[in-house]
Amino acid sequence: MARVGLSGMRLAQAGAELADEVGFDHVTVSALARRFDVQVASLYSHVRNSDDLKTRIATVALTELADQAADALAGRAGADALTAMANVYRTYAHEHPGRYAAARHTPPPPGDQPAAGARRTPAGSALGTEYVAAGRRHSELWRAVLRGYDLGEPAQTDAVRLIGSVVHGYVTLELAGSFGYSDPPSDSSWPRILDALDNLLRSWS
Amino acid sequence: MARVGLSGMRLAQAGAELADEVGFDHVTVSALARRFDVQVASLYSHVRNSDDLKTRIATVALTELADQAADALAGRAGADALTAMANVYRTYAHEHPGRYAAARHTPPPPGDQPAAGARRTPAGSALGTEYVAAGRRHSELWRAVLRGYDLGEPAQTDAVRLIGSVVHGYVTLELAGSFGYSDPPSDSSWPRILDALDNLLRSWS
DNA sequence: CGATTTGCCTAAAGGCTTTAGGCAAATACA
DNA sequence: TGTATTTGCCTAAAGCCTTTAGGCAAATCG
Repeated sequence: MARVGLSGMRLAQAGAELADEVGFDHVTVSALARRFDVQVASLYSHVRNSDDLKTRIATVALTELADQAADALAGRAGADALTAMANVYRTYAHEHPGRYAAARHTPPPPGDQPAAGARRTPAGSALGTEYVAAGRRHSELWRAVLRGYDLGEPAQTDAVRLIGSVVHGYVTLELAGSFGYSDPPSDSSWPRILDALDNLLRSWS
Repeated sequence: MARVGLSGMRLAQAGAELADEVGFDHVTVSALARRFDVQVASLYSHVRNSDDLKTRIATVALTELADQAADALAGRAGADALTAMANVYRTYAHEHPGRYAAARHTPPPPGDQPAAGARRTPAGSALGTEYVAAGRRHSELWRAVLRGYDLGEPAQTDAVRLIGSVVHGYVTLELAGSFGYSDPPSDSSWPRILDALDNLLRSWS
């Protein structure tokens, strides 16, 4: 009975890969166990339950995405920064649809998660925290982009929400195939929309 | 053994209600059978499988939403029409989160659905079609809104995609609680964003 | 009123989740 | 290096969901 070397971290990582292959909502504790060639119950020493696993995968995705965004933003400002950051999201979603879907997975309120009282329960106490922290990083990065547009409050918050909505909405609809029924291809609308968004931000009253 | 009077239509309707109560991805054939106080297997005479049920619910939601949007659009134009239509979406999503989530459920490609060869299989052949038709209605309605802004092609398609992305993205993020971490409340960003969008459309180059 | 349709039922197989309890590999420590 | 503790992975088992097969009786149609 050799040990495979499981851990919360490895499971989240492997779960992210699995998500990209079969789709996020086909990610299951069983499927992941199969992938490690291990009994299902073994995973429950590292992961609290199915939703915990999904939240971990979400955190992995959100963190990766923030890392890439931070890289892309280095040395850029204004429209340049805006399109770079937006493209990071879109490209990531296209290359890792499962992970991107995972990033949208909101963990249930703490009350719904069973308390960590069992014999050997995985850490996870800081899990929701970690997820929230990754989310906060994203909005900080968007705020950094907006620094190039000179907006006060509450305009800046409004703008962050607008850009976030556009990028998230576009990518989601595009991935769902909603843009496939009309011409031109969605590839060509995207840069024009970013351009329009840049104009809008520059003249935000 | 009295008959309850099931049908694909009633199941979709009841499924929509159930979705609003327990969340779309907790909608299950079993839960629906329970609600009708009927054996689970009975539902399979009216619904091909779990995903078929979900697609039917999605179609109900998409159709309701299009109906409401069409009503709201009557007699309105320009910014007035834009905010009215956008508000229909947002209000619907807030009042019927389960249905709204359902509307985002993309049915799998026809090949994945088992063929209708069994003894007594529910109709459903026109199901994906009905879903697509409802989707098309939505984009037609958005195009009607844009008639007030005098855009040519491909600008009009770009604009439809932009507005759709903003509305869908905003509502999704708002419902997921993503806007709950910063001030001001998302209620107050919404009208300002619609206003900005109106400006953008009026000056679309 | 008899024949046909069809709504709902019982039975059964298979998959995913989760808990309980146990053995042995890994690690820590004397 | 030998012993003690931790802990990784296992077997067993219960519960819920999905889906198919086949059957009886209520509804409907001539």
